[in-house]
Amino acid sequence: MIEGLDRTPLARDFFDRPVLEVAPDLLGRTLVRATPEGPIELRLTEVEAYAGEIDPGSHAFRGRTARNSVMFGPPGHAYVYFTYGMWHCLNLVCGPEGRASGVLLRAGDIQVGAELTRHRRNSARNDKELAKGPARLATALDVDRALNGTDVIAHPGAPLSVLHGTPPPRDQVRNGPRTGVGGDGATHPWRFWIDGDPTVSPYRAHVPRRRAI
DNA sequence: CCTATGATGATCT
DNA sequence: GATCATCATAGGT
Repeated sequence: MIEGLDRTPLARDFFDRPVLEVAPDLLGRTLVRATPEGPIELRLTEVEAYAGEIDPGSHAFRGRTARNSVMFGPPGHAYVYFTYGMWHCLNLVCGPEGRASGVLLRAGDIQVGAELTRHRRNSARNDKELAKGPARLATALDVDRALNGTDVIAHPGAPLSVLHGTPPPRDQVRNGPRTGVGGDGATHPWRFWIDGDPTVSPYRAHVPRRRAI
Protein backbone atom coordinates (compact mmCIF):
# COMPACT_ATOMS: atom_id res chain seq x y z
CA MET A 1 0.00 0.00 0.00
CA ILE A 2 1.39 3.32 -1.03
CA GLU A 3 0.73 6.27 1.25
CA GLY A 4 -1.82 8.65 -0.15
CA LEU A 5 -2.84 6.48 -3.08
CA ASP A 6 -6.51 6.07 -3.85
CA ARG A 7 -7.16 2.36 -4.44
CA THR A 8 -10.26 2.84 -6.56
CA PRO A 9 -10.03 1.56 -10.15
CA LEU A 10 -10.44 4.19 -12.83
CA ALA A 11 -14.02 4.31 -14.05
CA ARG A 12 -14.91 3.04 -17.48
CA ASP A 13 -15.84 6.53 -18.58
CA PHE A 14 -12.24 7.53 -17.93
CA PHE A 15 -11.35 5.46 -21.00
CA ASP A 16 -14.52 6.25 -22.95
CA ARG A 17 -13.05 9.51 -24.29
CA PRO A 18 -10.91 10.51 -27.27
CA VAL A 19 -7.55 8.75 -27.09
CA LEU A 20 -5.62 12.03 -27.25
CA GLU A 21 -7.29 13.07 -24.00
CA VAL A 22 -6.89 9.75 -22.26
CA ALA A 23 -3.23 9.15 -23.13
CA PRO A 24 -1.63 12.10 -21.27
CA ASP A 25 -4.15 11.66 -18.47
CA LEU A 26 -2.77 8.16 -17.82
CA LEU A 27 0.65 9.51 -16.87
CA GLY A 28 1.23 9.24 -13.15
CA ARG A 29 -1.51 6.64 -12.74
CA THR A 30 -0.81 3.29 -11.14
CA LEU A 31 -1.01 0.09 -13.16
CA VAL A 32 -1.45 -2.99 -10.97
CA ARG A 33 -0.59 -6.51 -12.06
CA ALA A 34 -1.78 -9.26 -9.72
CA THR A 35 0.57 -12.26 -9.80
CA PRO A 36 0.56 -15.45 -7.71
CA GLU A 37 3.58 -14.07 -5.84
CA GLY A 38 1.90 -10.76 -5.09
CA PRO A 39 1.03 -7.43 -6.72
CA ILE A 40 3.32 -5.43 -8.95
CA GLU A 41 2.54 -1.71 -9.07
CA LEU A 42 3.90 0.61 -11.70
CA ARG A 43 3.57 4.37 -12.06
CA LEU A 44 3.11 5.18 -15.74
CA THR A 45 5.70 7.62 -17.10
CA GLU A 46 5.46 7.21 -20.90
CA VAL A 47 2.58 6.34 -23.27
CA GLU A 48 1.63 6.65 -26.93
CA ALA A 49 -1.80 7.24 -28.46
CA TYR A 50 -2.97 5.24 -31.49
CA ALA A 51 -6.05 6.67 -33.12
CA GLY A 52 -7.55 3.68 -34.87
CA GLU A 53 -8.68 3.83 -38.46
CA ILE A 54 -7.63 7.45 -39.03
CA ASP A 55 -4.04 6.76 -37.89
CA PRO A 56 -1.54 5.18 -40.32
CA GLY A 57 0.56 4.10 -37.33
CA SER A 58 -2.25 2.09 -35.76
CA HIS A 59 -2.76 -1.63 -36.10
CA ALA A 60 -6.41 -0.77 -36.80
CA PHE A 61 -5.65 1.54 -39.75
CA ARG A 62 -6.65 -1.06 -42.33
CA GLY A 63 -9.71 -2.24 -40.49
CA ARG A 64 -10.59 -5.09 -38.22
CA THR A 65 -8.55 -8.30 -38.25
CA ALA A 66 -8.24 -11.25 -35.90
CA ARG A 67 -5.26 -9.64 -34.18
CA ASN A 68 -6.69 -6.18 -33.56
CA SER A 69 -10.31 -7.08 -32.84
CA VAL A 70 -10.02 -6.13 -29.16
CA MET A 71 -9.27 -2.55 -30.22
CA PHE A 72 -12.75 -2.37 -31.76
CA GLY A 73 -14.40 -3.47 -28.55
CA PRO A 74 -15.42 -1.50 -25.46
CA PRO A 75 -12.93 0.79 -23.68
CA GLY A 76 -11.08 -0.22 -20.55
CA HIS A 77 -9.76 -3.52 -21.88
CA ALA A 78 -6.20 -4.66 -22.55
CA TYR A 79 -4.98 -5.10 -26.13
CA VAL A 80 -1.84 -7.25 -26.04
CA TYR A 81 0.07 -8.08 -29.20
CA PHE A 82 3.17 -10.12 -29.98
CA THR A 83 5.85 -8.54 -32.14
CA TYR A 84 9.38 -9.02 -33.50
CA GLY A 85 9.03 -12.72 -32.79
CA MET A 86 9.89 -12.23 -29.12
CA TRP A 87 8.07 -9.45 -27.37
CA HIS A 88 4.69 -8.41 -26.12
CA CYS A 89 3.26 -4.91 -25.87
CA LEU A 90 0.37 -3.78 -23.69
CA ASN A 91 -2.25 -1.24 -24.72
CA LEU A 92 -5.41 0.04 -23.12
CA VAL A 93 -8.42 0.37 -25.39
CA CYS A 94 -10.14 3.73 -25.16
CA GLY A 95 -12.69 5.85 -26.97
CA PRO A 96 -16.19 4.72 -27.77
CA GLU A 97 -16.75 1.14 -28.86
CA GLY A 98 -16.12 0.80 -32.58
CA ARG A 99 -13.45 3.51 -32.80
CA ALA A 100 -10.51 1.13 -32.31
CA SER A 101 -8.20 3.53 -30.50
CA GLY A 102 -5.76 2.64 -27.79
CA VAL A 103 -2.86 3.75 -25.62
CA LEU A 104 0.46 1.88 -25.72
CA LEU A 105 1.96 1.70 -22.24
CA ARG A 106 5.64 2.37 -22.94
CA ALA A 107 7.34 2.80 -19.61
CA GLY A 108 6.87 3.17 -15.90
CA ASP A 109 8.43 3.21 -12.47
CA ILE A 110 7.86 0.05 -10.44
CA GLN A 111 6.90 1.11 -6.94
CA VAL A 112 5.75 -2.20 -5.47
CA GLY A 113 7.00 -5.71 -6.26
CA ALA A 114 10.23 -4.91 -8.09
CA GLU A 115 11.72 -8.09 -6.63
CA LEU A 116 9.01 -10.08 -8.43
CA THR A 117 10.13 -8.74 -11.81
CA ARG A 118 13.92 -9.07 -11.69
CA HIS A 119 14.10 -12.74 -12.66
CA ARG A 120 12.36 -11.85 -15.93
CA ARG A 121 14.49 -8.74 -16.45
CA ASN A 122 18.03 -10.02 -15.90
CA SER A 123 19.58 -7.53 -18.29
CA ALA A 124 18.29 -4.52 -16.36
CA ARG A 125 21.27 -2.75 -14.82
CA ASN A 126 19.12 -0.94 -12.28
CA ASP A 127 15.50 -0.74 -11.24
CA LYS A 128 14.81 2.24 -13.49
CA GLU A 129 15.34 -0.08 -16.48
CA LEU A 130 12.91 -2.76 -15.32
CA ALA A 131 10.03 -1.25 -17.34
CA LYS A 132 11.88 1.26 -19.57
CA GLY A 133 10.30 0.43 -22.93
CA PRO A 134 7.04 -1.25 -23.93
CA ALA A 135 8.32 -4.82 -24.25
CA ARG A 136 10.32 -4.45 -21.05
CA LEU A 137 7.19 -3.21 -19.28
CA ALA A 138 5.19 -6.21 -20.51
CA THR A 139 7.99 -8.60 -19.57
CA ALA A 140 8.39 -7.12 -16.09
CA LEU A 141 4.65 -7.43 -15.49
CA ASP A 142 4.46 -10.94 -16.99
CA VAL A 143 1.95 -9.78 -19.59
CA ASP A 144 1.37 -11.87 -22.69
CA ARG A 145 -1.46 -12.63 -25.07
CA ALA A 146 -3.28 -14.58 -22.36
CA LEU A 147 -4.32 -11.15 -21.08
CA ASN A 148 -5.54 -9.87 -24.46
CA GLY A 149 -9.09 -8.62 -23.96
CA THR A 150 -8.88 -8.50 -20.16
CA ASP A 151 -11.05 -5.87 -18.47
CA VAL A 152 -8.58 -3.67 -16.60
CA ILE A 153 -11.12 -1.80 -14.52
CA ALA A 154 -13.13 -4.71 -13.14
CA HIS A 155 -11.76 -4.46 -9.59
CA PRO A 156 -8.40 -3.92 -7.85
CA GLY A 157 -7.78 -7.68 -7.56
CA ALA A 158 -8.17 -8.27 -11.30
CA PRO A 159 -5.15 -9.69 -13.18
CA LEU A 160 -4.61 -6.20 -14.52
CA SER A 161 -6.12 -2.94 -13.30
CA VAL A 162 -5.48 0.78 -13.42
CA LEU A 163 -5.91 2.72 -10.20
CA HIS A 164 -6.03 6.39 -9.53
CA GLY A 165 -2.62 7.90 -8.98
CA THR A 166 -1.36 11.45 -8.91
CA PRO A 167 -0.95 12.89 -12.41
CA PRO A 168 1.97 15.31 -12.72
CA PRO A 169 1.36 19.02 -13.24
CA ARG A 170 0.53 19.62 -16.87
CA ASP A 171 3.74 21.59 -17.44
CA GLN A 172 5.74 18.44 -16.62
CA VAL A 173 4.06 16.48 -19.43
CA ARG A 174 5.94 16.55 -22.73
CA ASN A 175 4.89 15.22 -26.11
CA GLY A 176 6.58 14.37 -29.39
CA PRO A 177 6.67 11.88 -32.28
CA ARG A 178 6.01 8.24 -31.52
CA THR A 179 8.97 5.90 -31.23
CA GLY A 180 9.56 3.48 -34.08
CA VAL A 181 6.58 4.69 -36.11
CA GLY A 182 7.29 5.38 -39.79
CA GLY A 183 5.36 6.50 -42.84
CA ASP A 184 2.54 9.00 -42.59
CA GLY A 185 2.01 8.14 -38.94
CA ALA A 186 5.46 9.42 -37.99
CA THR A 187 4.50 13.06 -37.85
CA HIS A 188 1.83 12.80 -35.19
CA PRO A 189 3.29 14.00 -31.86
CA TRP A 190 1.28 11.49 -29.89
CA ARG A 191 3.94 10.19 -27.52
CA PHE A 192 3.53 11.60 -24.02
CA TRP A 193 5.97 11.37 -21.14
CA ILE A 194 6.87 12.88 -17.79
CA ASP A 195 9.68 15.36 -18.33
CA GLY A 196 12.97 14.26 -16.81
CA ASP A 197 11.76 10.96 -15.42
CA PRO A 198 14.60 8.41 -15.47
CA THR A 199 12.30 5.53 -16.46
CA VAL A 200 11.27 7.09 -19.79
CA SER A 201 12.71 5.21 -22.77
CA PRO A 202 14.98 6.95 -25.31
CA TYR A 203 13.33 8.16 -28.50
CA ARG A 204 14.21 6.15 -31.60
CA ALA A 205 13.18 7.14 -35.09
CA HIS A 206 11.75 4.51 -37.40
CA VAL A 207 14.48 2.61 -39.25
CA PRO A 208 13.45 0.58 -42.29
CA ARG A 209 15.23 -2.76 -42.20
CA ARG A 210 17.38 -3.48 -45.22
CA ARG A 211 16.00 -6.54 -46.89
CA ALA A 212 18.18 -9.59 -47.22
CA ILE A 213 19.60 -10.19 -50.68
C1' DC B 1 27.82 8.01 -24.53
C1' DC B 2 26.70 6.28 -29.43
C1' DT B 3 25.39 3.33 -33.68
C1' DA B 4 24.82 -1.14 -35.94
C1' DT B 5 22.91 -5.66 -36.17
C1' DG B 6 20.86 -10.30 -35.23
C1' DA B 7 17.16 -12.67 -32.99
C1' DT B 8 12.61 -14.66 -34.04
C1' DG B 9 7.67 -15.59 -35.56
C1' DA B 10 2.98 -13.74 -36.28
C1' DT B 11 0.62 -11.08 -39.46
C1' DC B 12 -0.70 -9.22 -43.71
C1' DT B 13 -0.26 -8.57 -48.83
C1' DG C 1 8.05 -12.26 -49.00
C1' DA C 2 8.08 -7.97 -46.33
C1' DT C 3 7.08 -5.81 -42.37
C1' DC C 4 7.02 -5.16 -37.54
C1' DA C 5 4.30 0.32 -31.82
C1' DT C 6 11.64 -4.05 -29.83
C1' DC C 7 15.59 -5.51 -27.19
C1' DA C 8 20.31 -7.16 -25.97
C1' DT C 9 24.75 -7.10 -27.24
C1' DA C 10 29.05 -5.73 -29.41
C1' DG C 11 32.17 -2.47 -30.41
C1' DG C 12 33.51 2.46 -31.49
C1' DT C 13 34.06 7.36 -29.46
